[in-house]
Amino acid sequence: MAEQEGAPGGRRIPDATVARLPIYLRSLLELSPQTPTVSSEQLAESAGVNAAKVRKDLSYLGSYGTRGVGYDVEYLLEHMRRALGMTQDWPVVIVGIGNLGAALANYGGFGSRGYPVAALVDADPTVVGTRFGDLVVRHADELADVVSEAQIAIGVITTPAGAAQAVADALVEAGVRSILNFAPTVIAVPEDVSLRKVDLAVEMQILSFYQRHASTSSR
Amino acid sequence: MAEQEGAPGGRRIPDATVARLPIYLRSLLELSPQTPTVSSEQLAESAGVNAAKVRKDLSYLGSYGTRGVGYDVEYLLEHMRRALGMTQDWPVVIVGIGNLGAALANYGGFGSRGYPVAALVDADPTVVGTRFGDLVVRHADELADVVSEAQIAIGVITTPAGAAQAVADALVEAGVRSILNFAPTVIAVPEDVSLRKVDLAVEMQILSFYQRHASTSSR
DNA sequence: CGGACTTTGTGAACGTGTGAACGAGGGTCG
DNA sequence: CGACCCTCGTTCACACGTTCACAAAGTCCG
Repeated sequence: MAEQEGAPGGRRIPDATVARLPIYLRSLLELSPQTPTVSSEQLAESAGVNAAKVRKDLSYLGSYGTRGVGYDVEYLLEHMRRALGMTQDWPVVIVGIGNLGAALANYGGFGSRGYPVAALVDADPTVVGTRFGDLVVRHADELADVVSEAQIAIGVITTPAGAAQAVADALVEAGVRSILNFAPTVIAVPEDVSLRKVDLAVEMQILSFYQRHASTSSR
Repeated sequence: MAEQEGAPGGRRIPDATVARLPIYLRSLLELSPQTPTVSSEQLAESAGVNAAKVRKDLSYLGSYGTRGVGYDVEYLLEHMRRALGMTQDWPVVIVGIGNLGAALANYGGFGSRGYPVAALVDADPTVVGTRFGDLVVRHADELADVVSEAQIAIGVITTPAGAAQAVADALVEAGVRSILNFAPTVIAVPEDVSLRKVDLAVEMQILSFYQRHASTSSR
């Protein structure tokens, strides 16, 4: 059990905090050139959370605030970027070039933010060879080669549900340790691989649950 | 403060449980015609969670299991569908027909699952009028009309970040009480509106955080 | 230079979610 | 018909996350 040890702060950063850091980062970027400092109150407002939570979250990164003043925006940005690993690029492979995969491949926003789409893969021979920008879709059989050639760090699965587990296995086998799954199915990965999922059908069903049981509950 | 009161069970269903119900539902559908009954152990395996958690979650819906045997798949499916509000359709409007919005509009999977895409809206005059299947993109100014005409229950926001809050406000104003936000920004809605978000950039950053601090932590 | 004011950082209380353990209920088989 | 076995449903203890409240630490102004 190694230590996580993010920054000068030292202690382990809770999952819930990690999930909020990118939100803070975005808020900071929005007010970056204008304001030199920001208070936990302002950040909380902009990120839609409680101010105490902001302070506690930031304290895990180390103490970069000045009492009576707030946080130095640039300094905080710098450390937050480092904590989130945004000082380097993380090349991404998209596996499954259907509707969604193609949309993600065309979406330019990733590359500019440190997650360049470096490879596209599909199992369908009629799709293999298609161009997207300056990428050509490669065949799924070549996945391992593609991963090592393009130095892939993150695998994005946009295949149908049936293929997802096999793709995940292949990605893990090829050495990918971070996976983002859009396929509507549960996939299993080894302990040391990070897996996040985005499941539209599930989100819809959660929404309709709350709408049906309309009451106080939100979220 | 009204009661949620889902089913015969009666007590309030925790958020964490609600978020897992769709997963169970999917697992059940997979083994539906073949197996008449399923144990909490099997369901847990298939949904990737702990068996005790499955039993506790299902007990919130009421007690549909038979000790010594397991759960009757069809019976459980029936009640779960009812709890999730899947006995009726929930028409969806997609606001913002860019890369992602168009991909979702083309994706057929929603309609067949009770969430028909009933309207498309965009603010760009060059996009308004475009056809997707038998839908024509309407102008954002007509949002309120579109919502009432098509009986919209759920709003999906796929606009750029800058427009998201205004769109959310308009949706709420038009009476939509469930919103799924894909725009990379935090949006605020009244208490009685359900809001879920899907944020690709955030997911990526969470993955790179864990990859950078590689250790035991997964997720 | 001192006192008032602001805002951080954290300790403590609370609530929610998780996982193990176990009793109770029901089926099954001799 | 009785004993055994299986699996649910619930209870309990604990880990995690959130929020409050306040002392500590720094700035600003007279």
